[in-house]
Order: sequence, then C-alpha cells, then structure tokens
Amino acid sequence: MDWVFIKDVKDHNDKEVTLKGWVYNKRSSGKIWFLIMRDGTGIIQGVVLKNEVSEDVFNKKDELTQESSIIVRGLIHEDKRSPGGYELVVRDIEVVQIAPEYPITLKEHGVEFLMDNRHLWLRSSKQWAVLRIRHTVYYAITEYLNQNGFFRFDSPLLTPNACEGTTTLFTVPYFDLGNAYLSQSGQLYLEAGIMSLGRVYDFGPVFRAEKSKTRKHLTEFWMMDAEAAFVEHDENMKIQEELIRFVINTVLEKHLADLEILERDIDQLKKADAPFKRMTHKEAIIFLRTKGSEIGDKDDLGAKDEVMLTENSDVPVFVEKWPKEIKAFYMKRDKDNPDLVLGADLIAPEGFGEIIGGSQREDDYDLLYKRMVDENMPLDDYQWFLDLRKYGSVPHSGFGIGLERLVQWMSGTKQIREVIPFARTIYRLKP
RNA sequence: UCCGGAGUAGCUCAGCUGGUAGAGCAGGUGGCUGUUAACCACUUUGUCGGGGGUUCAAGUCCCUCCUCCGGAGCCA
Repeated sequence: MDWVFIKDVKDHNDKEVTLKGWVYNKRSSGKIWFLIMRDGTGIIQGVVLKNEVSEDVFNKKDELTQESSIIVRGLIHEDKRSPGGYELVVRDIEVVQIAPEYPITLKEHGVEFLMDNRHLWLRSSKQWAVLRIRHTVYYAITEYLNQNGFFRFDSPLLTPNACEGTTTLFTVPYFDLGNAYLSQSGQLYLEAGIMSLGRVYDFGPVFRAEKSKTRKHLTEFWMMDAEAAFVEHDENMKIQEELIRFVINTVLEKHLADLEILERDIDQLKKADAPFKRMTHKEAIIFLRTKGSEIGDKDDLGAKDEVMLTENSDVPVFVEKWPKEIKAFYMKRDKDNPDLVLGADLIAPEGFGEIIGGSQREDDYDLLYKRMVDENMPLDDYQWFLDLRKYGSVPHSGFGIGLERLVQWMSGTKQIREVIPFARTIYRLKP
C-alpha cells in the first residue's frame, strides 16, 4: 500500500493508501467515530466504522489523544460530508506514539501561553497555513530575482560597524579585534557585489537591537536586499513593483486554501495586483494634512500616517524623494533639488505599513565623502565603501524587503511574530 | 524609554460598594452509526503573580517588585 501525502489524496480516489501523521482531533458517536489527522501537507477526516474494522482498531478511539503520531491505512473516498471533500475509510491504525495530555486545545488561548508553547503552536492550522505562505513568498522573491539576472551574493552577518550608523546593534565579542556587530543590512556589501556581478541580492537574518514593542517589529527578521548597477531611481521602483506583483500572483496561485484557513480577504489581495501609486514625500505631507495629520515638512511618516496614506488605496504606494536629513547617508541627491534624496519607501495597503525601503545610491566620491564626514562616520572603516566610487563608479540602486512584513500582508496576519517560526522580540528569547 | 492594560483551576475567563472561589473547555466515567471547535449526563482540579501593609475579615483596598500584552518612537 502506497504512502501518500494528504494533499495528494484526490489522485487516489477509491484506492487503498497509507497516511502518516498526527491526530488533530477525534469525534466519537457510538458505533462510528471520526479521526481528523494532519501530515504537514494537509488535513483529512478518517471514518472508523465498528462493523468494518477489528475490535482492536475500533477501540483505538479510547487510546488516541490529540497529537499522537499514527500510521493509518484505508480507502480514500470522495464524500461531501467530509471537510476537504475526501475522507479516509479507515482499515487499520498503527500507533507510533501516544501523546500525553496536549497543552494546546482547539479552544481559545492567550498570546503568552501560545508563545511559551510556540514549538507546539506551530502545529495549529493557522500557523502552518502562514508558514507555507512564508515559504512561497521566500521562493517567489528569489525566483523573480533569478529570472531577472540577479545573482545571490551572501553578505556577512558579523560586521565591524553599523550599516547606517543610526540604529542600535547587537554587540558580539570578537577575538582580539574588539567588538563585532550583528548585521542590520547587507546593503553596503552588495554595492561591492554589483561592481563584480552587475546585479546581486542577499537574503538572510538581520538584527535590530532597538527596543521596539509593536506588532510589526522583530529583533531578528529576514531581509532580502537587492542591488543593481546602471539602474536609476525610476527603474528601481519599477523592479520593486514587478517583484511584489509577482509575489502576489504566486501566493494567489498556490495558496487559496491556506488563505481561506487564515480568513484572508482574497479579493483585496487580488486588487493589489495593479499599477502601484507614486507620490513624493511633499505630496504625501500635503495629502496627510488634508486628512488631519499634524506631520511636519521634514518628518518621517508615523504609523498613523502610513495607515491614512493607504486607507483608500487598493494598491501599495511609493513615497519618494525624501528630505535628505531623515534618510541614510548613502542615498543619492535629486539633481533637481539638492535638499531631497532619491529614496522610495513602499507602503502596503490595509494598514500593513512599510514593506520596502530603497534608493538610488550616491555614486560621486566627493559628495559621499562629504556626507559621511557630516555624519561623523568612522572613515577608516568605510574606506572600502568609498573605494567603490573611486574605481569605475556607476549609477546604481537597490532596495530591501522585510520578509515578515510582506508575509504579514500576504497572509493578513495582524501580529508579525506569527509569521516567523520562532520570533525574537524584546521580551522573548525562548523557546 | 514613555503611555495604557492584564496576571484567579491545565486553558479561556467571571467574581459588584471587603464576608473566605465559580463557569466553559481540557482530563476521567458512561451514552450515541455522519460528526464538523460534535453533542448529552456525571465527575477530579486552586500558593487568586511574589512580598509587605490596612482590617475582626483581602481575589477585592493601599504600597512595592516581577511577568506579559497593546500603543508611541526607531525601522523592514
């Protein structure tokens, strides 16, 4: 008898199969009982009938507990009464292990309890639905980049200094060389990569030691940074838009069932697959003031501003051309207005906030040098970065996507810690 | 770091102006041949977050500490 995955049972209608997995739930009704099992690919209902199986198999209903591991043999049969449309008419149940009283029931639980039991919570339906979407978002991003000539270029996680000099970093003792810091972005290294390979990206964990305490911040999260030579500001945004729309389409194509488990508004996600809006920072300020925001001329967008900006928009919004004071030192100045830089943030709709930060980079040695001096940056540590402007400098641009933010939006998950297997936040390092 | 909120059974919570702790679920026992977080009956379970104080009496009032949640800021 063939071992099949639950996701494939529709190809085995009226055939005998073997399923291997875990007890999700059971319901008993006298001479018939139902075994709901999952195997990581899906969930299926098994029916056990008293007069069709041995007494030993029938009595397994008293022995099996939630999350016990089992190997079940039976006949796949289409049945409308069964969730998923197919059920398994059970012939035999082999117990791999009986689980003692499982802490996570199918009823409500509080966040703290669930996070303490994250290693088990991962087995709940909404959790595996989110994690499968995360998998696809990850691969869709890399697939798009691969199709568009970007090479994977792994940047280091242990770095001698801050990338942008502003955010708080985690410190790690490093042999006799003093302290190293956990990377908060591989971007600067990617800028070296493009001078070798033309277009590159990295994708890995980054770390922020800020004591952020919100539903959209993690201290350890996964970021994809992409960088491309000879790409300027407008084309940079075009690449981002294509990439995000590719991700939306891939998720819609592969995860309708998971999106339903999550009760995601699928129409809203479909509507986001249309040309993105663009506005300058100045236009955004003017617009926000008409909505009642008290944002200043040179202010960054607050959390409420991000929500207001997109609340009547089905598609994400690019906010571009920012005052140079509130953006990183490496962003290129707008030649039409030296007070502005050619950066763009992409704000997702439905209140999910910023998902991409990107910019054209300053490629002029003298201008970059001056900006670094103005910001009191340790020039010795960054000489290599300045060198990139010395030996064959070219216009170039790049952007960084926060994987969890994007997965949050795709899956419609309110809390960012649910879209990564084991979230690291200010007050949580376990499990 | 600042502002707000919460800690009571294994879990989710109720417990009024102080009078000595309760419900649902889970667990256990029994019943039911189509259940959908199944249902019905019976049933076990408590350092009321820790410490201190007021009081004849504190889950309840006061002080303090701890833990966590939400929001702000910072960012992706």
